[in-house]
Amino acid sequence: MSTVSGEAADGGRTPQRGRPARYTREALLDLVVGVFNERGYEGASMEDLARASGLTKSTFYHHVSGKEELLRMAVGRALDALSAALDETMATHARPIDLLADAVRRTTEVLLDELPYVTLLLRVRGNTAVEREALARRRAIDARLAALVKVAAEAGEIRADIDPRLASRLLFGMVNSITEWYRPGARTASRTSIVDAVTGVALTGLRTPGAS
Amino acid sequence: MSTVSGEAADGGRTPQRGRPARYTREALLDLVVGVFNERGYEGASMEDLARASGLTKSTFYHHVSGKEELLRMAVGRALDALSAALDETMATHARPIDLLADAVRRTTEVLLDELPYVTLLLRVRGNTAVEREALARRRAIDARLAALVKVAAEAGEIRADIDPRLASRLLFGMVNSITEWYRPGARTASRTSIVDAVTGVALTGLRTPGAS
DNA sequence: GTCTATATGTTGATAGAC
DNA sequence: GTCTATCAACATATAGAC
Repeated sequence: MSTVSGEAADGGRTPQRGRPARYTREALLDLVVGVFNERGYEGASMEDLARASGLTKSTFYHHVSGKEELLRMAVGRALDALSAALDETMATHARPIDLLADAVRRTTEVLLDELPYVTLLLRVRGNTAVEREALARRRAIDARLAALVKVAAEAGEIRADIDPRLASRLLFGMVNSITEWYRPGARTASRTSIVDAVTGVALTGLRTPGAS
Repeated sequence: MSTVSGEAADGGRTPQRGRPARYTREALLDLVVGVFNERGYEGASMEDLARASGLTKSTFYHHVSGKEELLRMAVGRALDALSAALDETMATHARPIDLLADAVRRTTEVLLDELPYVTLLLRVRGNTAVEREALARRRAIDARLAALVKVAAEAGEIRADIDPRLASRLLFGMVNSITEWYRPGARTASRTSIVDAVTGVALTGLRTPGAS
């Protein structure tokens, strides 16, 4: 169970006119999100999604309720992961600057581990109810992150010459921008080196320490 | 001339069934790009664009050749501005670290001054020929910026523990992320404070200098 | 320059045979 | 579970009257 095409209990007599196409719902969602990210949510048609899964459009509809529901599942997964990461950070009860660094690290890790889902989430515009709901949840997470920056600023642990809200936007804008280029498997930077680089640049900047 | 509805040389006898709608081509493009950014390029229909301009769909088509051509003009404007800013930076012949700081500053300024156009550019996916051409031009600009970072790294002026390509992506990812939230006129950070903050965070980081 | 009307294709979604 | 066939809605784009 939880597979898409069932167990062929009739002993193979079934015509199977298309490709076998036996996906778990998770594998199917992975595939769908891949197409969403390639062509954009609006630019991807149900026909595109069906073809990518090796099914006809009708068969595809037999398994999924519709395009919007697919989006809801996908962005929900991203939001849950980001939310959980932030919960874990808060549970450490560390000093403000360390809380912030931990949030940056964990958010970056979620982004790398759930890359297609977070990528899709970050591109949501707000045309439909599903999208607006996702934006609202995302704003709530951003607000929690901004609060972390604010606390660190009030503790004097980050520079006072930049507004905490602006600092938060730049910081997590940098983190989120990873979705623009990171492709796992490609010969780019490793997960660890990215996490270290983000945290490093965020806290101490690019310039060589001590250089003029 | 260069207006959209002409000079009404008949002395006002024209029926004018819709809204007056007298735009320069630039004002019309501004309006179009606004809708593109609100709904997404794929999500915005010609009907949407026409309605936003106060014209019927047909009248709108009388003035513009089609949706894709509107996109070409819009992203072309963004690409030209970014390219020109980078040319200006190179013409200063400064030290590597100062070249880099200047590129960050000028790129940020273009982003703020041409916000809707650059925002649209940064969201281009690559579904059509126009989009792929824009992506190619954008990649060329990114490569020039990455080269600046590399030179600064080789001169020992930025930290050696981060791969220059990764540093470049994080740095300009942070810069580009401004399009996600900046809204001129809203009571957010001013142009100057944003430019200063970006340059500051990029080079020296968020952490308070000298703090543990 | 603007309109109404329409041509033509594509989209999300369903009906019903096998 | 899979297919072919089809629908209603909406898309881009054009024709032609005023």
